[in-house]
Amino acid sequence: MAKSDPTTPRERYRTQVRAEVMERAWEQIATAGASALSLNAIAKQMGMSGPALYRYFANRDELITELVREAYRSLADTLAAAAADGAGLAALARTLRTWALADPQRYLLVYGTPIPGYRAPEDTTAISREIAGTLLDACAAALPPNTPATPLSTHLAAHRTWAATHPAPPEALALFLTLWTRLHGVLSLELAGHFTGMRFAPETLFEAELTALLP
Amino acid sequence: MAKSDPTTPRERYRTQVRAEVMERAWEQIATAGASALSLNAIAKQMGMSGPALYRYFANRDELITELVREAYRSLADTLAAAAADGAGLAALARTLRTWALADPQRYLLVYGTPIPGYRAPEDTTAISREIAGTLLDACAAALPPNTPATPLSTHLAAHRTWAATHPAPPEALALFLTLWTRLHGVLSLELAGHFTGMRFAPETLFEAELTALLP
DNA sequence: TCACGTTCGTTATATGCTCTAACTCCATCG
DNA sequence: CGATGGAGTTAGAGCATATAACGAACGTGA
Repeated sequence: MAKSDPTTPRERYRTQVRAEVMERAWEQIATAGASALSLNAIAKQMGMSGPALYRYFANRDELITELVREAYRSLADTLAAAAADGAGLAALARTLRTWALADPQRYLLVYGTPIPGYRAPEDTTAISREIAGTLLDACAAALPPNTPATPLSTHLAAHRTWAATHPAPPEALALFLTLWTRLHGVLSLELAGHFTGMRFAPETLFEAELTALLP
Repeated sequence: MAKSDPTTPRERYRTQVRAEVMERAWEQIATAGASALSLNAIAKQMGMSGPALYRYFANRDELITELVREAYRSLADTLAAAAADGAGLAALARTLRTWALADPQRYLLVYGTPIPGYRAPEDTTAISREIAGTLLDACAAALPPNTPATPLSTHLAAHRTWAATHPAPPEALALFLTLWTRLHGVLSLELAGHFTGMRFAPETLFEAELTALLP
């Protein structure tokens, strides 16, 4: 894309190596999960010796943080692109599902079981808010007029610091939270393999949740 | 409870050591997550040297499997006890939430991100079906008469091998799946800390999901 | 053109983990 | 009472993260 940055050759080499490391890391994560990610194995795959990678990532956690950041960024961009294409709330939801199924471990890296004690850096929460913003816009647009207040929406009207800057009404916040948690419920159980024993199509359940929420 | 089994003293000692190992394992998991569980650290805590524990567990995976089994067993018993006390579907759902909040890592060990390649042993899936059975009973009982068929319920009518032995109608199966995924959606995001930034009460969302599903 | 300093990659090392092997010791059982 | 088998030990292989110290390559500036 940007072919001539004012960067030195060394910097460009550096970012390229970092990119290759992350690429291999994604492969490892896709096949063995995030907990099995090994800097050493990546280095050997790249023909380098183990400690060399510590020039590029301070430690294993920083690499994982970078992967989380990339995953968040990818999801935020995917949803934003769909929204820019005029996708409504249902289309955004299906975009989310497609994104999750394309790389289950990437979804689980972001929304799965966290490592206790791991503190997400500030900018990833910013991207998370960006994702929520895109969905919130669609929720506000999809909200039928004269939607009645519910206990949840009145509670959120009093606790909306997380959406303080967003002009959506409390009922849209309630719709967003409900949609988010329901989609995540289906997706996470599906990706975790908890449906594999029972031979039904998770997509049917996903669509049922959509039509239940967006009549 | 059963104070005089026809077991040898050696066997009783063995089961007692196993129990203590698992107790320490739960402590470790609660504070550092399942991926940080260390047989070595447990052995040192118990005043033994590392390899001693391999007399009691073939390997780390077997210990984790045993923990998963115990967690499943605990949940199944808790729900069964509540159901035996006459708890309806809403009460069972709240029982599930209480159980999950009592030990978040225990819930996530069972329903969180799985380790790719890990194959759950047969009897844990049996307990899982037992849990589903308890909830299915309550779903069948809570189902309003003349509940209309939906695309989901008709799909499940044709794909109900997982509930082949259960007499619940397809609409009850649909209710079960919907309830399960919605509750899991709220619980898993709450336990994973994805709500901590936004200062609202997850319980309100949980209750909203309950009233939306059980009018 | 050439010397200098930054950066990169190496090996060596400390530490911790899982897990196997070989050995000792003691309780239990016939 | 003695043989057996289970329990615990240390030693060690193999792999991981991570640091330290060293050598080589590279780009820059005189």
